[in-house]
Amino acid sequence: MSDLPSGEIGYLLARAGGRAIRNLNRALEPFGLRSRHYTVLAASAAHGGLSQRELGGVLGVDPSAVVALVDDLERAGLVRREPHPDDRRTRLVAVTEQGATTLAEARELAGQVDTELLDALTVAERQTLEKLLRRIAAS
Amino acid sequence: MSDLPSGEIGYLLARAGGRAIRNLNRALEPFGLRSRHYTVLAASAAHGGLSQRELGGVLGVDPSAVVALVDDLERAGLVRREPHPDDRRTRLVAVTEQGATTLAEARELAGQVDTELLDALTVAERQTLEKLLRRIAAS
DNA sequence: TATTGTTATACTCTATAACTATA
DNA sequence: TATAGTTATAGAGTATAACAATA
Repeated sequence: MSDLPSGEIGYLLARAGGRAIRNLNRALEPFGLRSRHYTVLAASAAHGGLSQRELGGVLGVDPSAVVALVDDLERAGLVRREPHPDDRRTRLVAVTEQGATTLAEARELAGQVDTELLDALTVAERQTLEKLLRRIAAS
Repeated sequence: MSDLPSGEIGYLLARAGGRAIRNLNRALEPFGLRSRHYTVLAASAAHGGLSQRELGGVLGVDPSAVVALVDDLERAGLVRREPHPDDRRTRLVAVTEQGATTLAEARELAGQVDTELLDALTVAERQTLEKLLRRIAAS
């Protein structure tokens, strides 16, 4: 039926996912950011003051990688590292005003990139896809 | 509703795809192969004698990477590089008997890995997912 | 001139181990 | 003892440019 190997869905997921992040990376180039910066920025804004460890957990990114990503974002003035009130080891990542502005613009682009990627699907199908992917992610 | 950034479907695709290939890599470890070797082997078997350039095209892998993957597979005795009858530049990748045997075993594992990954979905939902992913891939 | 395979190279991503300061 | 952040490092994946042989 197909010329793809067994384990086909995994293969299709990997290819589509790869395309998605490449497209997003290209779209974010004007900001000097890559897709992982965007996810860190977005998660920080959504949760409001996560520790770096928590960020890594939420995003599935290794803590050592989070350090570098937050370094970049902080250097760009998009986030600040703030002390944790009770634990002097942990540092909370807070989005700056500039970070919020940039995030809004980047979010717009990310939405467009997704729309392009899913061009072949109807809106209902995109919702179905998202629902199925969330179920996989949760398992 | 969710704490994931816009561009969410792309993000979900990338995460699920990453999990899929990591799982497959782990499953293929006993063979000394990684997921990309598996896809090259499977595509070579399915099409029967593709050139390396064609393999790269079908799989979305850079030609220079195909060289290294075929090197590995050839060293392991799973494929042979054969001359193209009409064009002395191109080399056709043929699966050996041992390669076919290994492929069958690996395909079994790949199927199991997919099944595990999609554990949370019904069979009908998996088919829906596959159909949607193929539509994306084709676009 | 263009194309196939190849080599070299560089950059990103991922993962691990080890260190520090705190808990 | 254990945990958060950090640094260093190594391996895999991805991408580009350049070259030789051939078309």
